[in-house]
Amino acid sequence: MQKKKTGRPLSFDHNETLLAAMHVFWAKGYDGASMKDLTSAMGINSPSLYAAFGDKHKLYLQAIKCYASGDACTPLIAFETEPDIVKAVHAFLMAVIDYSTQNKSGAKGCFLASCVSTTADVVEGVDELLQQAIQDTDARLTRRFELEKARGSLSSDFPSTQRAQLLFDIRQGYVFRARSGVNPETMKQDVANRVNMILTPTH
Amino acid sequence: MQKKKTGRPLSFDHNETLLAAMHVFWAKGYDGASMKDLTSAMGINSPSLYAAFGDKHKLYLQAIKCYASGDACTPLIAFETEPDIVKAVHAFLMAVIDYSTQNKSGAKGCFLASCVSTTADVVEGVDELLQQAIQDTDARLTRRFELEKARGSLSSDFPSTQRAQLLFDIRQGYVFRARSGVNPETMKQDVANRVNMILTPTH
DNA sequence: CAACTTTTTTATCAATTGTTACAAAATAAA
DNA sequence: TTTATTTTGTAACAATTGATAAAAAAGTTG
Repeated sequence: MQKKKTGRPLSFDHNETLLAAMHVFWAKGYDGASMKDLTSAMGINSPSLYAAFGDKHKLYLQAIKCYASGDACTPLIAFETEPDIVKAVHAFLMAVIDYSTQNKSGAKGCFLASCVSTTADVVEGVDELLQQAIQDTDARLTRRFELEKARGSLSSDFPSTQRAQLLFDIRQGYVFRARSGVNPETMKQDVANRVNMILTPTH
Repeated sequence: MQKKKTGRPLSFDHNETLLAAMHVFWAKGYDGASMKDLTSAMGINSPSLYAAFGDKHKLYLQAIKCYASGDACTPLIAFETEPDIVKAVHAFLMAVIDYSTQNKSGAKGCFLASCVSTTADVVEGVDELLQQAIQDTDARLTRRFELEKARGSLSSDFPSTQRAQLLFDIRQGYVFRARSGVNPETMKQDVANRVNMILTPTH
């Protein structure tokens, strides 16, 4: 543990600037985001950045952790909030499309899929964080399905894990299309079909 | 048209070096790939590169076109080659997994998904090429389904376009997982289930 | 062989990269 | 207010970036 000494307090919020940094990475990629881009978006100077986050690499890893652990990915929350399971899956996919096409930050796609994954082989420590994030998301989706099975709204032989992973993978497809600039309305057309497919028992 | 004058011929193959460049972009990303990385991988010096491809940006666009128009994406070929439609879909997904985890170039994921998509917003002209590639792939998958309908191996009300896009999106999920380092065997476990799901008529 | 054309090599360019000293400024505690 | 402590802003660092100029080398054509 580090001792806290007295002195001048920080003039900026740690999490707030970290999120600002994440959005820059999201939009421009790890290598594409220069320290100048980052500092100006965060509203601080380089020395402050280095004092607070270490260096660019560490800042990046912290941004990933912040995104993965927090509620930065709103579609999951929509999924877990909606009581009806059919509507929940529907809401999840619709939120994914909105989230990856009309994000307020201006960045398209998804931070993990459209930025972090690119650096998995290149930037040290990223692959582990990414795998953890995938595993966590799969688990959150699975948990909800299991809950519905216990509740009786899904048949007892419903393959929760398989369908959770399928749902997640379909998500990646939307995110990929969104990043490339595909119209959101176009993507929303067959959401209902896919919801049906995901929730239908095997035959 | 340009006049061809006599003189010393090129000491390297255009397409070969272009593919080498693509693999570097694939592995390191657009900004992450330095000209040094590129020239050494292509086996030529910078002036030769600039004479043959223009500059880094143009080289990148050419690499994308080369990948999209050519047969660089082997899973699609596996899909179109296999006569039996069930086996074809199966082969496609298996090939995607192998392709994105054990590529001979060493790069994981997929060039379009793990590199190009990241630069869609940033690098001029990429978004159009990417959308075209998606559209083309969707079309190729759809065409095969339509062919099978005409042949009678798929029911006449089979939603070819929807299922083609679904197949493509599932592909993105695998590619994303592959890039993050997920074990290929793990991914192959539920391929059969997904094949079944893709080919099953609506209910 | 000789003349011409193009490619390759070597070396270097200005600009930008990530990063950091240093001093001025600002707050907290005494 | 004074003192201590930390954060700022300015400026600059070495290294690397993408991109060329000019000379040397190599092949084609007559």
